Amino acid sequence: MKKKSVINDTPVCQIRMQAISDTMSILSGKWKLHILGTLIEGSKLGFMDLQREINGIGSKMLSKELQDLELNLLVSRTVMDTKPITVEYAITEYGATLSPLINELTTWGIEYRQSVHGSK
Amino acid sequence: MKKKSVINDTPVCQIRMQAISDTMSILSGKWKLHILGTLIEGSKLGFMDLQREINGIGSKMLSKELQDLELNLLVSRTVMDTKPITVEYAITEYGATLSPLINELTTWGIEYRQSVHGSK
DNA sequence: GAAAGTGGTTTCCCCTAGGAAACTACCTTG
DNA sequence: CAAGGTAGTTTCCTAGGGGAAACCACTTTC
Repeated sequence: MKKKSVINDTPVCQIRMQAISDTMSILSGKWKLHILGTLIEGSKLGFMDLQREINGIGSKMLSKELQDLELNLLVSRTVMDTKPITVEYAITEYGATLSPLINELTTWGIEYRQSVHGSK
Repeated sequence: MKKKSVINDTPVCQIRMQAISDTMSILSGKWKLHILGTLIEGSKLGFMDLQREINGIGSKMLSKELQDLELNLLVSRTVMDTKPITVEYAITEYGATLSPLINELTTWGIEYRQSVHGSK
């Protein structure tokens, strides 16, 4: 008789696992959280502004990640009717719901640094 | 005159960005959060137990991810002196500090599902 | 002594995430 | 008309993440 899954073999856990995968998939990649974090801090930034704010990102990646985030309604893209045409990227209301998550991520990371540093 | 970073060019933001990178790097990969989540739910599981609980993971990945997590002191590995030698994996006290983060991840993912489903 | 269970390691192979750099296109300023 | 700013796209390349399957070692059970 084969053993089977015990803990995760309940609808509740399946849903929770699914949810984790969903969230991670939406936030996947090296840059999405940095972009979101930056847009949460300083609302309304142009493409070049973002590239300047986020150290190390190339235009290809920035462009691609912004498209992903826009598709998921986390970021809005507005083309402005200015003389040299500019684009305004901003966090959406929905994107802002990620704030608590990003804060958890941040505080845990800071405490991790301290614990590693402190134990040496 | 070149423009420079405005928002992220403060020590506080540098540290926050760093922290996000740290956390994401520790939790990177397809399986780590599933492993941690499973171990938080059902403390003390054997290798095969874990593989049964986590749908789709192969032994290579499970082994590698567990080593990573052990290195970061999030998971403990104890070889038991039983007749067929068994190994007990468990969440450490430190690993348990990830609970709030994992919960945020989960609830956000669940609400995401609902919002996508509800808007159609 | 073959099967099945413990806990993994090793090999092979594929795909994609991501970087560098060049290029497009349009507008303004010197 | 060149330089520099806007906002990207395209191409080329490679390190690595991750899957499938075989393999190892050791023990108990049938």
